[in-house]
Amino acid sequence: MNLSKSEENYIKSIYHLQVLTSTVNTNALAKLLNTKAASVTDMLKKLKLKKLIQYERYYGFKLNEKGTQTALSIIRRHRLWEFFLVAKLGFNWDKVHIIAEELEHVSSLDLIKKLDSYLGNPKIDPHGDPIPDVNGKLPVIKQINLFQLPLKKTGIISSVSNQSPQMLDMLKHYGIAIGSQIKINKEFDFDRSLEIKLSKQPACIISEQVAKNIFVYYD
Amino acid sequence: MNLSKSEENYIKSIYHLQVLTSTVNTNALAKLLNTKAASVTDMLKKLKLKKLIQYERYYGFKLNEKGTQTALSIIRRHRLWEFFLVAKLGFNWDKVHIIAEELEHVSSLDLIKKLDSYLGNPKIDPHGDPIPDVNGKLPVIKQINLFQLPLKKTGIISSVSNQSPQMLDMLKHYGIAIGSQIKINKEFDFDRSLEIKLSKQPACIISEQVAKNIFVYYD
DNA sequence: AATAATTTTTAGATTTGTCTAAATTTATTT
DNA sequence: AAATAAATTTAGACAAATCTAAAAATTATT
Repeated sequence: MNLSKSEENYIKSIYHLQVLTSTVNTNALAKLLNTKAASVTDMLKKLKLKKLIQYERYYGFKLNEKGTQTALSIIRRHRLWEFFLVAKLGFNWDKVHIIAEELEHVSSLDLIKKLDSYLGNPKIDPHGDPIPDVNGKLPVIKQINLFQLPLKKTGIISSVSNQSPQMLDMLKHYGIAIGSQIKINKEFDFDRSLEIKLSKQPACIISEQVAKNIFVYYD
Repeated sequence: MNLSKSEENYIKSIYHLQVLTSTVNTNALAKLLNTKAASVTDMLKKLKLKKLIQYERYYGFKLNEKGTQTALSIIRRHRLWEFFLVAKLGFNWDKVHIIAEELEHVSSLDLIKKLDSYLGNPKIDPHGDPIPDVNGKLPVIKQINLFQLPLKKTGIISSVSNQSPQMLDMLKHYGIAIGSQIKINKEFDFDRSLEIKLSKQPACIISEQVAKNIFVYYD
């Protein structure tokens, strides 16, 4: 199926809303897409005609199987490009979204297949979000506490449970960010502090209080 | 200046025609863009309004300075992406054009800057065409016939003048591709055949007929 | 130089995606 | 349950990019 950039953006946005609310409403989608409710209604008719959504007027709407697979393939492209921009071109993870919004609409299957293997079939994008595979399956990724990460094994920081300004300040100081690769060099039994190593940074030591709030992906 | 994909394609195509004919005519552009003459006229009015072309109706048209710089920046993006697709993703050079046609319209300056340095600031794309620099300057690259390449000196294959299937088949067999490094080990006076050496391949001998169609960059 | 052929442009439609303003349906209050 | 509010849809318009068919300008030919 050949979709326009606009159709792809609608599909993708419906998907993101659907994760939260199961059935989506017009105003929410309009707000997310920065457009007007009337425009949304117009597009919904078209997407229904293309059999990508379930839609009964005034009753809300949701992606059907075909629509969901379409959304996942767009999200796959988006997240692979984000990974590329950070891992290969050296962008900061907070700058890549806008560019990936454009790149995601280049729809060559061969391109994405080759990009994926060039990047080493990554499972997680720089924001810590999972990358759907070729078949539109979201990888199930174990999320564990930093203390559960085996010594010398690489994990990817997925989330931080304490988001206080003090904590964020400290994380920034250490260079700890979502998506960063992290390894534990040593655990000190005395106070349970950890010597950690982040890529492109010297090893450093963090306290138990900090470490227990950090979660990582590890398989 | 913010240009649509369509406007960019027109600018780029005018540039390519202009190299050959200096002043461009409507039908030629329509043919190249796979569209109708009437559509071209419509767009010409718009491009004139945006001060990208010189255009007097019925009298032909050409890019002005601003238009030329715009064209060169689009071509720069196109050729950098082609280089990326071949050098990093492992595409064959004859498959990358269509994909680069899409990627070239992603216009982030920062993206292209970083892509360029990631690729090592290449001067020549996989088809042997020069890549304009950040300032829209085309690098001057000497292109010589394989016979003019001094013995034991490395050249980079820039183009092949005979593109017949038979020739392409033979080139493929020898592993001769645009962008490959090539050295001449010996020229046999008897039939002017050449023993050549390509990187990652054993030396082999090619006939005069093949050699005279091969051009290389050498400085 | 008149006519024919070609090229280019205009006029008017069409498609896609958007909008405003008004109408309709559904949800919430009193 | 009537009135009010909110959400959604329709109707009609608009801009961008295209098209067909016809008109206008230029070029080539006899």
